[in-house]
Amino acid sequence: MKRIADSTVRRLSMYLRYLEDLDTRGQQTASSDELAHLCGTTPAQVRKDLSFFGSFGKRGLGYPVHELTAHLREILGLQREWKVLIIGAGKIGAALANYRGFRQRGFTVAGVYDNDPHKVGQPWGEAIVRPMDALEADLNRDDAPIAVLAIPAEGAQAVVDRLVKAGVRAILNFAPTQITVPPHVNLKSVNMAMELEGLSFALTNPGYLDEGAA
Amino acid sequence: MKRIADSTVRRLSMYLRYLEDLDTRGQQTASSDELAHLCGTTPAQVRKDLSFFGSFGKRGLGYPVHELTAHLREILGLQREWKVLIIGAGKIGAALANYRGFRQRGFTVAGVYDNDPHKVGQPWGEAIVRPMDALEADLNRDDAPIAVLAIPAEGAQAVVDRLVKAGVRAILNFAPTQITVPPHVNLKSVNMAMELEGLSFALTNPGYLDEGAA
DNA sequence: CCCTGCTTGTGAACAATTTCACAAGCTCTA
DNA sequence: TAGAGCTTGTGAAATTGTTCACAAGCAGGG
Ligand SMILES: NC(=O)c1ccc[n+]([C@@H]2O[C@H](COP(=O)([O-])OP(=O)(O)OC[C@H]3O[C@@H](n4cnc5c(N)ncnc54)[C@H](O)[C@@H]3O)[C@@H](O)[C@H]2O)c1
Ligand SMILES: NC(=O)c1ccc[n+]([C@@H]2O[C@H](COP(=O)([O-])OP(=O)(O)OC[C@H]3O[C@@H](n4cnc5c(N)ncnc54)[C@H](O)[C@@H]3O)[C@@H](O)[C@H]2O)c1
Repeated sequence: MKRIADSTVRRLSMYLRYLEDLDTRGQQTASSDELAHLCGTTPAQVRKDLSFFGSFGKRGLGYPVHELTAHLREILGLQREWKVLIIGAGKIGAALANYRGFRQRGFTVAGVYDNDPHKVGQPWGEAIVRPMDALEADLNRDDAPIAVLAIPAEGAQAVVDRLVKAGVRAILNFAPTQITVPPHVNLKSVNMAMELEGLSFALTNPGYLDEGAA
Repeated sequence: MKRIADSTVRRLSMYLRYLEDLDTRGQQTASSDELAHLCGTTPAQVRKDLSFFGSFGKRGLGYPVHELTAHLREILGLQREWKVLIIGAGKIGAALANYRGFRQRGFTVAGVYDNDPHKVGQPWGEAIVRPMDALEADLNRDDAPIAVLAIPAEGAQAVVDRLVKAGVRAILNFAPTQITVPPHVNLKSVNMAMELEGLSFALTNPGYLDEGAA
């Protein structure tokens, strides 16, 4: 089984988004060229990405939109519902909990946790903020394999260790700090300050960069 | 002038974060090995990254923490203040506007814009929400070179075109859609649904991936 | 039924990035 | 001043990711 690059998975995700659009508009087929234009990549890249998982297209015609949508959903593991735990009932946590984009893709918020006694027990969107103490018991009862970490950097590693020990195998981290996890746990970090600093670098050193793409 | 990889810039940003920590703790020097461990990379990578910009270390000793911090700040363009415009006074916009991590690095929110008449004029953190109509005039008066886009995907490209026309040369986009800009404009997109889908893929296809790093 | 036009799937070439490996250089000690 | 012990800086090698180019294959028209 070949290793799939992270960049490939991100593109699959993007293909899916645009295929869903085309599908709801009733379009039957889409060529690699059309998909590439929609997603800001190249036709060869689209074909190569898809070819890792099978032959979904018809030569001369393109890819069947509806079928390919289903295939991509399966490849990405989106046929099922994923329960998501949000750790940290702060501003970022609040934005994420209400984010429509997650629910649309089958991610449902199974619980929100915080260690601030003033927040615990408060209603929070459709949920009620739960105490950190409840974490382990809740996980046994109803295991939520994806955790979103939205707490300050200081406590982040300790909470991650606890999540891992409790059986969580995927973590999306928003705290701006380096987190380490054992090899069987999947970790992704989003660091917004880093993105802004990338822009600062590009503006400051125009000579070092070529394109304005992203 | 050599092209600097995006991944290199991201790591520089991380080195800076940890060097600042070491500096406030009074540590004089740091070896590439120490930095690598802190940042989750390799010593060779640290040295190669830094070597693109000069020779900052002393053989046998390591890098002078305080000096290197200053160098990195300069390389990343962080000695100055960057004005940031937030477009979209919604949940994500609110979280970002109050994000301490931005101000710490010299990014200050110069204005928040929205097209919802109910939001325009309302106080919003320390600012007051301004109407989109005011954008062009405000930019002439006090040009803010970085814009953060926190509005729904539908209107995003149109607003970007308007920002570009008004002279904005760097955009951080949170709308989950493909945006195109002319070559002289720097665009970065953060797509959280894509990150979660990456985790879903990793959980679904454990055979395709090796490591749990990020 | 065959020919034309188009588009896929994919090995091979190419490009970018990371890792390796080691000479060069600094500091400290005797 | 010479030698030991570290650690940097950097070409070269290895690895990873992207682009090219074209044979193979399908559809529709004459
Ligand atoms: N606000 C943003 O735009 C933004 C952007 C990028 C990253 N971040 C990062 O996301 C994290 C959260 O940011 P925020 O703005 O939502 O902060 P916040 O202060 O609004 O919320 C943090 C919440 O986490 C809770 N908390 C703290 N320690 C905890 C622990 N050990 N266990 C459980 N809960 C704990 C606090 O009680 C609080 O409710 C921070 O690391 C921040 O750097 C924020
Ligand atoms: N909430 C999240 O966690 C989250 C996460 C990732 C991405 N996003 C994306 O960020 C964007 C904003 O999300 P949100 O949750 O803050 O939504 P929101 O509905 O809370 O806020 C959007 C704001 O943008 C304003 N707006 C809409 N169209 C506009 C236009 N043309 N010009 C100016 N203002 C306009 C609206 O009036 C509203 O105030 C969306 O594209 C969303 O998909 C949100």
